[in-house]
Amino acid sequence: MEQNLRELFQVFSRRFGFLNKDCCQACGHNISLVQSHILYEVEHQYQPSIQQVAESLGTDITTFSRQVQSLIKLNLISKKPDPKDRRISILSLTEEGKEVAENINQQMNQYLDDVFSNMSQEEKEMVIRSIQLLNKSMQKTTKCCTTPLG
Amino acid sequence: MEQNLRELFQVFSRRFGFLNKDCCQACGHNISLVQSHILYEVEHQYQPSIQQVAESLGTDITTFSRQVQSLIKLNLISKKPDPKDRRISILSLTEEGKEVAENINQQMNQYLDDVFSNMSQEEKEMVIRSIQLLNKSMQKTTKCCTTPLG
DNA sequence: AACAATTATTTGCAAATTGCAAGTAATTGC
DNA sequence: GCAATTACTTGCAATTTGCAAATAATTGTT
Repeated sequence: MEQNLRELFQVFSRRFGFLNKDCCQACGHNISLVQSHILYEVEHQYQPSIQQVAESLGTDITTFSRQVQSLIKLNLISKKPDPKDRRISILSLTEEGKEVAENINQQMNQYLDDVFSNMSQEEKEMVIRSIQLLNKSMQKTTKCCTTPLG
Repeated sequence: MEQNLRELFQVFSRRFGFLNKDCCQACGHNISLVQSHILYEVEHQYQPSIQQVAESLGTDITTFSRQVQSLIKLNLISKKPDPKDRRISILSLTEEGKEVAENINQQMNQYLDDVFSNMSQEEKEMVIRSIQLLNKSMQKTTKCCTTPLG
């Protein structure tokens, strides 16, 4: 029972990574895993700048700048100057980008439902509470697990 | 409360990824995240072949072959032909590789302890049980989350 | 035993991804 | 009004990637 903590988490996050990879390939748009993460983050932040998203994802900003360019070419995200500070580019999903993100999201949730189908209702609730707890706890721990933006 | 399942997991795995990245940089050997994962996997499998580890990590085998080469140059892993089938190369950690892996492992566990320090003993136990449950459940779900080797 | 088929791994190459250094453009502070 | 800062972009040059093809060892077939 007293399994190494790290092992437990390592296995879990590896599996979740595979799921993520599968889903973004399955969505028909031939999106890379990195691109999928970008779409996710742009969708979930409020009027994010390039800098903000890059930091959230822990990517070098010059690399990220180019990733944004390629997603714009694919017509999945768009970039508009912030009217209040024209140095800043605000990112958003295009209609097509929203569709792709929604597609991925649905697949992920479907897979996750599948995973939870092996559990009782009580177990499922416990697991959800646990992940919520972990997220909160990791956010508190300033030493690690977060980027400057949290 | 009824947060999107995927969101919950996405945030968690992102955070865990940062932790992983931090740890392998902090270990003094300037190991990349990919290299850290390879060390972990080689250590945890029994006499793994190149093919096996590549599959576990979901990496293309040609790419992986080269990653192995660079880790051999760094004197962190070694490669010996399987006496029963000399096509197969069996991977193992060198003494130095073991040290690096142990170093990373300790750091990870230390960070994780830190995360758990924000919880009560009951909460901690619940979280551990939950992750164990998830791992089992993801393994059962053949549709996703695993490579051919599980 | 001979030789096609399979399996494990390695290279050639060309494309994609990365990050540092240096650049531009807009804003802030003194 | 001009130096300092901030947000972002480009020029490289190095690394990483994966497909196609090669090599080497083993297995199956006759």
